[in-house]
Parts: sequence; C-alpha cells; structure tokens
Amino acid sequence: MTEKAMPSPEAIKAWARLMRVSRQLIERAEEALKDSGLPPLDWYDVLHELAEAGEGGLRPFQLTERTLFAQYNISRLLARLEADGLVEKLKVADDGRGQTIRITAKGRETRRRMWAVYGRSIAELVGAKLSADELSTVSALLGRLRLPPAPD
Amino acid sequence: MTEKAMPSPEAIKAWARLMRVSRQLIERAEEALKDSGLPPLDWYDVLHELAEAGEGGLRPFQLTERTLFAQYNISRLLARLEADGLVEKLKVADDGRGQTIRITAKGRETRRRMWAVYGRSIAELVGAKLSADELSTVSALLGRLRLPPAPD
DNA sequence: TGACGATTGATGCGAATGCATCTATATTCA
DNA sequence: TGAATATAGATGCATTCGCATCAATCGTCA
Repeated sequence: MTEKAMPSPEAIKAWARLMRVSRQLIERAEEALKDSGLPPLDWYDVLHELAEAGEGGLRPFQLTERTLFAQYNISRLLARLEADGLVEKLKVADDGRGQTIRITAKGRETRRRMWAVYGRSIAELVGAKLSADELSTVSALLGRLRLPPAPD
Repeated sequence: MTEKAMPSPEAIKAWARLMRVSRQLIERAEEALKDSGLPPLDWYDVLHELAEAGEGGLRPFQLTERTLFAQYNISRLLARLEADGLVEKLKVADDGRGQTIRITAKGRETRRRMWAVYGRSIAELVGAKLSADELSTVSALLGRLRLPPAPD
C-alpha cells in the first residue's frame, strides 16, 4: 500500500502554483536588476538586513538566522560584498572567533539603487495584480505555511 | 524624485512572504528527498513532464517551455538523467537537429519513488496547514501573478 | 537552387553552490 | 584547572549554474 498520506488535488495545485510563480517572479526581479547593471537579489537581502541593523552591524551567524542562506554561503557572500566595498568586517568583537559586519556608505547607496529597481518590480509583478485586500489575504495564508508556523 | 511607482506595504509583505515561504518549502522538500537517497526536485520536474508525455516523449525545447529551466540546464540535466538510465535520447526525429527524450522504465520507477516522498512533503507542508477552500484561494490568487497572467 | 537567417541542442569557461572538514575560540563540567 | 564539547567562520573539492558561443540543421525567399 504505497498511497498513504498523499496530498489532495487542492494541495498539489497550490504547491505547483507556489513553485512556479515564485520562480517566475524571482527570475523577473533578477532580470530587472541585471538589466540595470545591479547586483543579484541575494546581495539585496544581506544589504537590507545590515542596513536595518544600523551602525551596530550584525554577526555573520545572525545573518544566517535572518536570511535563509547556508553558513558557507553567507561566508562567501560577505567576502564578495567586502571585496566590493559594500560591507566591512570589524574584528572588534568581544568574541574572539567572530566579527561584526557593518554596511558601508557605498553599501547603503548600492542598496538604495537596488531598491529603486527591485521595488518597482514588486509593484509591477505583485502590487499591480492584486488589491490590497487580496495581498493581505495572500500574506496571511502564506504566513500559515511558514516554518515553524508563527502568528501575526 | 526617485520615489515613483514604489510598492505598497501590502505588496511588499506579500512579496516577502512569497519569497521566504517558497524557499523554506523547497528546502524542506529537497531535504526529504535527500534523506531518502533520492535525486533532487529538478529531476522530478523533468521526469514528471516526460511521464505525462508518454511513449511519444518530448523534445528538449518542449521541456524548456513547460518547465522554467534554461535551455543549457535542460541539456545538462538530460545528460545526467541519461547517464543514470532514467531517460533515453531517440535520434529518430524528423528534424535532423533534434531528438526525442523518452522516460525509461527505470525513470518511471524513480519518479514513483520520488513522488512517495515528495507527495508526502506537499501533504505535510501545505495540505495539513490550510483547508481545501483556503488552498483554492491561494491557487487562484497566485494564478493571477503568473506571467503572463492567465485565467482559470 | 542556394545563400541567409532562425532554431535546436551542446559546450568551454568562470562563478557560485553543496558538502565535508578545518582552525580557532568559547563554554561546560568533572 | 584542564579536558571535552560546542560554536563561529573559512575553505578544498566536486558539482552545478550562467553566459556566451558553436556546430548542425531547418526554413525562407530571391
């Protein structure tokens, strides 16, 4: 009996839509950034977190918690960001193993320019397609799919 | 004036949820497959299309249309699938450039075993979290985000 | 027919990813 | 205290991806 706990047709369809639409949207947003000569989305995610963190910066492991990047990906992404002068690594941690990552002025500027393009993509791809109520419905329903499930 | 056409808070939140949740779900589904010693999700997508296509098979370019893989990714993915004996490339096309890809018995069997795991993931991650009505709502709303937007 | 542009699919190369492991420092606890 | 364990972050290696390009064939049209 191999057919145990198989998903309902509604679940399969919702899953399929989620997979396909998310890929399409990412592709489009990525394309818009590239067309503007800007870095990829991954960079934005990290720069966004660091910009919100302010002057205090963040430890790399905090970035792995807030984003969904693997530890080694954060490590390498930060190396690239540093090489581009968008972040700086501060050795001054009270933990000898760690470091604090702080966004630079250039990093903030890059993030701002990325947002001009990224934000427009979001507005066009999502904001223009559904009403505010519908968007809130989507957010609420997707929120219940989060792992671990959280309120809000 | 740089602030033109920026997305509403609802749009931003819906986008963020979509990005985050889809990544989490993919990660979980991928992990489940790996834990079972099965190939990655990408393989499933292609095997699924080929299984539905039946004995007639599909041309590689048809696969790039139906999936969201780039042409060169399909080319290489098919090479790996062929190396594993899951598909076969039939030179017998009436188009001298092309080939027809057909799933093998082993390919069908692999797909079946993948579905046992993948389907369970979908049931747990999505089917168990929302009602059938809610799932249909999600499908309908996400459907309006497709590119190009389509009815349904 | 025959030259030209379009289409199909593959591939060389550099960059990014996944996995496992490594070094270094911190923490815990006998 | 000191040995064992845990945590932070980097890295070697193999695989995969992205990009550009290529070879081969097809279709079109003068």
